[in-house]
Amino acid sequence: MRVVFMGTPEFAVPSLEQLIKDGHQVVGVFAQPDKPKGRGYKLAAPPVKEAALAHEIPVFQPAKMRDGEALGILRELKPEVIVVVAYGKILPKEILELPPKGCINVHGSLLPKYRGAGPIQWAVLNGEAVTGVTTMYMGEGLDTGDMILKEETPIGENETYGELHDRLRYIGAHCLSETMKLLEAGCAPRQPQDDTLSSYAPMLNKEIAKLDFSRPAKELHHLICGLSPWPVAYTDLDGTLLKVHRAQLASGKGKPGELLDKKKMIVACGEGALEFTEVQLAGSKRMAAADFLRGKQLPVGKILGTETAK
RNA sequence: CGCGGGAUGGAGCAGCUCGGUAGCUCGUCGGGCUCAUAACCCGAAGGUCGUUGGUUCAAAUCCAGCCUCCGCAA
Repeated sequence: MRVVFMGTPEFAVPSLEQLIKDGHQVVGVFAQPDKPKGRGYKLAAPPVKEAALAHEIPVFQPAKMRDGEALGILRELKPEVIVVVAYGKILPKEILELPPKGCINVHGSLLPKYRGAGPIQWAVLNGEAVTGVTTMYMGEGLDTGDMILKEETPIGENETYGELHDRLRYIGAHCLSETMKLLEAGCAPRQPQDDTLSSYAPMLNKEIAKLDFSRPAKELHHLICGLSPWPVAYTDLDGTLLKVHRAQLASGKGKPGELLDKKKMIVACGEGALEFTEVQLAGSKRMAAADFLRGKQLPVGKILGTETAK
């Protein structure tokens, strides 16, 4: 089919490449404008743009979708269908109604749960056992359109957001591939979402990333998994920022934040204890907790998170 | 020129302020001891101290450039 693809981050790349692989005619790709990133504020191109350029597909990066310019471009491209994957912009009604076969979206959750920008993170943060991807026809509301296909996958015990994200983007690509077949054959299902079962997954902010050891270990474990590799749960060690990339549940009792072992980073929580397995001190790189302890001997009984590090 | 920290045997760190013998906690290898352990004891191997140049009798240490890793910020 003749298709225009809209997407920005890494998550969308496999879907774009799947469309190309499946022989669809991708006549244009929309991505968010390049933005200054990283140390030194260098301008960085979004991953989808890189991928599109590698396949010599024209890339468009309008700052606004509502000023008519994007609509003009799309009229010329004449797509039968527009595929949107993590584009990061709201499409106006005129664009949604432009392609004859509609606009479809790949979303990183089992809708109607976790509508919004952070579905994968929130599924992990809430300790869900199962999540997945959903394809849908785009409506005017946020991730409220009629559903086409779903694919489920279990979330591992210690699986991080990053790992789940990497798996889900390929599952998403596969689900999209199947959806496109149905769409092309004209027999794609259309199942409305049950709004009473819906939930909203907003983008993460850093405020939830601070570890509060008075909370149960289980909750903190979900927090650590859900926030890795970004923004990463943190606490402090003698006033220095200490990020916790990975952890697992452990046994032990003590005051919240107290270290319980000399050879492992086992920290007492409000309920149960947590063993940090991969940490990172400000300015240093991330490393296994065992490595960290070789150069930094921490006395048993030391309390973490007492000072306010930022 | 957004702010800042780091690079030292296989790993993680100290030493640099006040230049001159390479240190610590581990790992590895050999030996010993123990019913036993991430146990303990003895011994050994292994480092152009990121790179280039400068200052000096002498640079891991002082100075300048470069490469690279990272925290904040966005």
